[in-house]
Amino acid sequence: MMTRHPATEPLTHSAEDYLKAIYTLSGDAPASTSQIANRLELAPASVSGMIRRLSDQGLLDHEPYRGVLLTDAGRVVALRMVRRHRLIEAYLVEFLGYGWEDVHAEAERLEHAVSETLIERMAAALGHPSVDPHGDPIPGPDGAIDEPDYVPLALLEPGEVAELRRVGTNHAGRLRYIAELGLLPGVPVTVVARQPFEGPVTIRVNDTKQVVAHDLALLLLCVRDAND
Amino acid sequence: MMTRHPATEPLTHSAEDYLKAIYTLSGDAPASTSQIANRLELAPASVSGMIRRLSDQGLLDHEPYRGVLLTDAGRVVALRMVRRHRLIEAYLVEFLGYGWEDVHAEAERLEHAVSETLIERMAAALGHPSVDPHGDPIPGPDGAIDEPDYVPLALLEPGEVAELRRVGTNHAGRLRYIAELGLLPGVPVTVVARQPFEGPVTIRVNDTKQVVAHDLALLLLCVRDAND
DNA sequence: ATTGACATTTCGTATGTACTAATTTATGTT
DNA sequence: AACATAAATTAGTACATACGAAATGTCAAT
Repeated sequence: MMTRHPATEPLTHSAEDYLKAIYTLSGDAPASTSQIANRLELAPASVSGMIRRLSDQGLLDHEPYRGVLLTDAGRVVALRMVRRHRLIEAYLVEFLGYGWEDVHAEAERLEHAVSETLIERMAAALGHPSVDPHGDPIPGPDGAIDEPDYVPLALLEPGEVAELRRVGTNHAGRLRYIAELGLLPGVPVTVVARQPFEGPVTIRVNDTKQVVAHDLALLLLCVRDAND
Repeated sequence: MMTRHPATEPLTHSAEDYLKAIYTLSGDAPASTSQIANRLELAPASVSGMIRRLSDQGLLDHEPYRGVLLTDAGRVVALRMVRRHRLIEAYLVEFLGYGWEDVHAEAERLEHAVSETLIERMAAALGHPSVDPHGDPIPGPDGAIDEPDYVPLALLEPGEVAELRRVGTNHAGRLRYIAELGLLPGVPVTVVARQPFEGPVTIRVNDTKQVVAHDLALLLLCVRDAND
C-alpha cells in the first residue's frame, strides 16, 4: 500500500500528540473525531483538519464520519511516543524524586524533546524496565508491547484475592489519593465486600480496610491470585 | 518604565531562543539583526519580524538599524534559559554518560521543555554546580551570574603557567579534538612557545607537548597561576 | 554631495495549528 | 419516508513563524 510520504519527514509536536492519543483511543473501534478532540482538549474542527494532514502523510486511515485508525507508519510513531513518555516517567520517579502524580505533565513535554540516544540511556540507567510507575507497559525500542489482560478491581467478587498491577489514570489528584490508600502496583488486595448497582468496593490492603468508589475501582487493574 | 505586557505571558520556544542568543551576543554593543540571524541560522527578514514582536512585549529595546538590547524582563528570560541549558549539560555528563561534545544539541531542545521543578531537582542532584562541563558559569535561580575575566591561552607569553578554566565553543568536532589533547577545564597548562603573526602555540599539558592553532587557543580561557 | 556597499526593514507569501460558524452526513424515532 | 439530533466536515479567520524580493537606511570613500 503506497502513500505519498517520503520515508520520514520530521513530525511536529502536535502530530505526535495526535498519534499518541489515537493509539490509546483506538482499541477495537476506530477513534472518533470527538474522542480525539476530547482527549486533546481541542475543538472538533481542529481535529478534522489535523486528521486530513496526517492521513495525507500516510499516518492515519480515515473513514469520513466513521473515525480513524493508525497505519503501520502511524503506529510506529505512536509507540515511540508512548515508550518515551513512560520511560521518562519511570526515570523521574527513580532518579529525581518525583511522585507518580507529577510525572505525567513533565513527560508530556519532554517526550517531544528527547533524542533517541537520551531515551536509550535513561532506559539503560533504569535497567530496561517493562512498566512505568503506574504499571503501564513500556514498548520496546522496536515497538513491541505486551498489554496483559488485567481485571478491574470493580469486577472482582467478595472473597477474591488479587494483586494490583496497573492504575489506569494520569489524574494527579486521583493518583495522590490512590497512593494514600496504599494502592501501588504490586500490592496484594482482598475484596471484602461489594455494594450492588455500581456501589463502592470494600477491600483489605496492607492489613487495612478501605472503601473505594466503583469508578475508582474500575481503574485499579489486577491479576487474580493463583490460588486454585 | 512601563511596557504593555501583562506580567508573564508564556513565551514560545522561538522567542526563548532569540532572547538567549541576544544575551550571548550583546556583550558591550547591542546585537545586530545579522548577528542574530547568523547565530540562529535564520534569514535577516525573519529576525526583523521577531524583533518587532519581542520589543512589543517589552523584552527588547530596539534602535532601528542599530541593534537590540535586552530589557530587564528580557534578561530574566535569557538567564533562565542559560541556566537551564547549562544545568542540563552538566546533568547529562554527570548522570547519563554523555561526552561534553554531545550535550549542546540535546540541551538546546530540552531547555524549552523542562519545568522549573525539574531544573531545580537536577541542580540539587548535581550539588548546585557553578559551572557546566565547558566551564561556562551557571546563573543562579535568581539570575545572578559570575563571569570571571579569563585570559585566552593565545595571549599568554611563553613561560607562563596557567590553569584552563573554560572552553569557548559548542562545536562538537572541536570539543572532541580539544578533549583528545587533554585540555579539560581545571588542567594546568604551560606555554612553551608562541609563533608570531597569530601562529600556533606550543604548550605542555599533562607532561605532553601539544601544538594548538591560534584560533583554537583563543577559545581556551585560562587563569594565570599565582606564582609571583 | 554623491555614490556604492552593505545592513536592515518592509511587503507579500507559505505553512502549521488553532478557532467559530455554517454545512453536511449518519442515524434513530416517529 | 420524513424529521430531529448528534457528529463530523468545510469555510473562513487568526496568529506565530519562517521565507525571498524589493525598498530603504547607514556610512565610508571619493
